[in-house]
Amino acid sequence: MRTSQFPLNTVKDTPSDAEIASHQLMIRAGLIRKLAAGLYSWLPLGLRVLRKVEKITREEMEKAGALEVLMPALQPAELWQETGRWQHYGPELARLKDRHERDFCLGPTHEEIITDLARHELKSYKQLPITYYQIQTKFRDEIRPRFGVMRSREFIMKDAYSFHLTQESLQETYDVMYSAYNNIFDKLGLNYRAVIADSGSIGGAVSHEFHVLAESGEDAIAFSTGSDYAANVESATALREKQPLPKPTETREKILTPGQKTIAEVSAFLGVAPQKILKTLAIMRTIKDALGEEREVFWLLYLRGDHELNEIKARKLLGDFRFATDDEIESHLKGRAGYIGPPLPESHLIIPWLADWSAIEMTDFVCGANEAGYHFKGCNWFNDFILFDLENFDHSIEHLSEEYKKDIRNVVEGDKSPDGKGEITLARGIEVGHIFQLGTKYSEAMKAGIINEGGKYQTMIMGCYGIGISRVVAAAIEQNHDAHGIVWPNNIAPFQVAICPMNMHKSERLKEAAEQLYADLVAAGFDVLFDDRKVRAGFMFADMELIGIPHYLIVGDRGLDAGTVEYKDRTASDNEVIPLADIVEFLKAKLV
RNA sequence: CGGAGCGUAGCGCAGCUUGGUAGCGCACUUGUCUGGGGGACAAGGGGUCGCAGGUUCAAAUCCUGUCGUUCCGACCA
Repeated sequence: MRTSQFPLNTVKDTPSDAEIASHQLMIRAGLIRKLAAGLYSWLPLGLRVLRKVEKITREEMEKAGALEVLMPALQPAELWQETGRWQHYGPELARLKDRHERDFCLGPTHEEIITDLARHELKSYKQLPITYYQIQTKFRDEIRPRFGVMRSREFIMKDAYSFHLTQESLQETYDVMYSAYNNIFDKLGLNYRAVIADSGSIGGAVSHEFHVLAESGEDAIAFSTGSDYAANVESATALREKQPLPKPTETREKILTPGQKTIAEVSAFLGVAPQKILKTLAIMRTIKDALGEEREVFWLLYLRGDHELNEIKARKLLGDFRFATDDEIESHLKGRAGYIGPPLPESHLIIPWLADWSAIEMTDFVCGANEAGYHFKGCNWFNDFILFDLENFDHSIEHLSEEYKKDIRNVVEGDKSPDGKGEITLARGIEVGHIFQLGTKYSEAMKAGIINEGGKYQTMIMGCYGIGISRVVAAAIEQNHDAHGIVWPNNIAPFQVAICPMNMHKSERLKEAAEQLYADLVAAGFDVLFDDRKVRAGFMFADMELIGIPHYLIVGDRGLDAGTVEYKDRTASDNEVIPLADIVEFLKAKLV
């Protein structure tokens, strides 16, 4: 391709609404243009990248035995009503009516559609297992679209769905997909991690996310230094070591802590490490009473001061809850927000509670005194507070019912890996893929079954496997860029090689040499961008670096006298001089 | 949905406080010079100042409404 016929549309100014590097660079390099909030057009240069990501994905899906289909983006409400998601999905489902006032939505995902397809097309166990996939535009009416195509309202996704008779068969396909995903991200040339994930609202048991590692990632992921354990922080756990607890040595003492409300403030004020301060959270938990009526109950959660509550874990144990308001804290605990702690026996307050196990193992700790401006220090659970664990006759923390000590916190750097090998470290990741074992959630609701070997009707078991194609492009940039622009991995660069002739319009023999080089490289099968614009060298280099071409060749009169061209790697600071005759072989070696 | 900004040339912005001829940089067009890291000079084209209403002799500027958009929060494959 020649730049004279392939406008680069690069811009010098950074758009004011682009916060992260990939968004800024995608605009600056002329990959995308914004149409409206969360809606982007792909320019020719950007589309070349997108297509390469699609191509790699498609190749690996085919290798994994998946069959490509294409399902409508516009979907009838009836199918969504069958699974109940028409009601449950919330406002991010883009709903609309047709001219006959019938309800439709723009598909954010295609479980309903594929399940409908499968129940009509699959009749016999002999057709199973089977995996369908598509590369389709999805819609999600995000509350706040941002970061360019990273979180947009319309995006391109590869989604695959598998159908099975048995859990074993699902596991087999899941494993095939797991390795297909590894192959895809390997080929894309990205630094990524497969992590154990929470399966979220889609449902199902086993689930892995694939994250591209990048500082700006929206997700925190935890992985072990000593094993291949990796999990989203939402579901990462730490090893709970059984070790003898230190005996209490202090007695409770009330101390004045005016204006010190947060853990950080109390820690600094008293000169006590956050690990020695109890964090007490007050929530209103929604429960169903004996009559099946829903009501809210005041509840306390205890965490170590340096730990954060993991709401997903807590909700799994407690169901739905919200944080209590200051007024609710005062009325239930007779305490003041910012100074709350476990109630003393003499308060005669019976308040249900749950602690993170690490909080229960604290001794001689600091906590709020349930009185504005005061904390306690030297606290110990059984010495000072009512734990109302009636079965626990010897009143020891070790024998406290497990019901009270659960895992409800986020892991932190330095925690022991749950497999006992190594320690947890944290990194930021961009979720670009997610695979689930769905089970029968959709097939049951939609009566998608087949006749099994025994001649009996059986509901199919499903798996689903997604890759955010357009997000991958942004993630690749987020991970691979420098001060000059994008640094594309070889396999997804819009062009592999750029030819930059110096003052070509002034030298006929240079023009001939550059044209010949271009013809040779194209013939050798490279994606080549020939910069035949009449622009100055600096301008040309700046453009090539901004759009991230990984390899470029500088053709000048100087080198031509010696029969050479200069080669520059996008990431290298110096040029290499290569004999013109060797250049095809040289590049082949670089691009394998 | 709550809070806070911003809408002026294709892009980035100034002008608004204190009402009176529509401005700057980049980009674009033409020419001359220049020619290995976004070059210089000269000339030029391009605007319903988001939209509607109001105040005024006069509104980009003041007032009201409205639409769009961005950021923070809540929410979320």
